[in-house]
Amino acid sequence: MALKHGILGLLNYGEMSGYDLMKTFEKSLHYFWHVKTSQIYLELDNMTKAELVVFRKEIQESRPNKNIFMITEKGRAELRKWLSQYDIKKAFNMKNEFLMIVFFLNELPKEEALRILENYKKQCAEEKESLKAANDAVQVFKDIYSVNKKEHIFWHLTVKQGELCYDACLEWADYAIEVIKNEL
Amino acid sequence: MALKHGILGLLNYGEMSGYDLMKTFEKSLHYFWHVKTSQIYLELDNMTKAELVVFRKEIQESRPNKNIFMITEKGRAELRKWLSQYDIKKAFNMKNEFLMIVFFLNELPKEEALRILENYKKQCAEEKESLKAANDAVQVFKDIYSVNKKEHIFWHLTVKQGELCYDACLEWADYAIEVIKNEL
DNA sequence: TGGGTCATGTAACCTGTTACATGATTAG
DNA sequence: CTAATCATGTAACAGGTTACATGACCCA
Repeated sequence: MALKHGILGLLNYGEMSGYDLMKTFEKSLHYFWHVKTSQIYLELDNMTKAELVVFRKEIQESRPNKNIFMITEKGRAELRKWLSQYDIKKAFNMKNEFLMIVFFLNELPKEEALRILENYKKQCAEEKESLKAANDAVQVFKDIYSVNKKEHIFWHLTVKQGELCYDACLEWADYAIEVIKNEL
Repeated sequence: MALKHGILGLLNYGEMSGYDLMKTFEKSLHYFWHVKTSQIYLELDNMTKAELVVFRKEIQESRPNKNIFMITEKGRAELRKWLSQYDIKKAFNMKNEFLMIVFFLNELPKEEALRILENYKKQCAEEKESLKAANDAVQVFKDIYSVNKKEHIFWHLTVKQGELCYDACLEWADYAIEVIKNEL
């Protein structure tokens, strides 16, 4: 249900169209939550029916018309409930397909295994690099939405988490490559 | 499709019943892939239809009968294909609900935010602790399945990855708690 | 004139979760 | 005697992906 709550969280900053939500997701939450466009529109539908959001039509001339969504009091209550009553154990309910690959990697020849890990390492470095863009985006959003408030503190924290995790992954990849080279 | 490939990987070590698979999942792959019992039986059904596995019935006297599953050549080919042709970018297609909570945490009072992070930290420490059991399990499986082979190298690497990641998460949690205390 | 952006959606499908259902044996 | 283990499944639902579908404007 996190998509629902992500939408509520964003609409809590201000009204937006489905398209705006999609863009904002891509710019700010993208690194820890990937969404497909079509899913946002479906979810907005469900949320409208559940009265968590309401919308009004905005007629535009040289652009397609928009549906502008706003969070309701019920939606705000749902958001707060999710934030404060989230069961932290769910956070450790992982599905990590890459680790499953590693687990069974003895089935491939040594060089193949090394290639896969080098590839992983490269991708980790790229993802870490792309977090800089996320950090910049946080800065931009801070100036737009959050001049007097302190949301940006938390936005930066999420990016920081990514950085530390990618560092750990890179360290692990180096270690793994060494182990395979020496022990296999 | 990782459940399918996880099953193929385990059956590649030797024939097993659905129940055995479930147990093995819990003991060895559990920390990076949680499965529900019912899903395994459904998946074994699909895989049988797809001829990736075959099974025979084993009549038992003082126990319910078992279906013992074996990987086929087609299944083995599918396993290798998955291992070697996996697109590493998928590994970074994350869904991290906890980070989404953090992102919107300004909506809660400071003390609530701190409570949530302390809770997260505690849980990280517990999960890290439970990796020791995973490491022990690897040792046991090594002795049973892998006396002359080197699968255990990769099994240990997956656990190592978990340890390094949890360390990073703990470090981040400490940092986050400090930031919130000082800046909020 | 062609690619990117703005803007919204539908339909089919796959994956995974939850709850339900059964029933015997064995260890403490 | 009671809880855990062995052993297998079904049905309904929720969540998410993929592919399809449309169409106008703007900039280079």
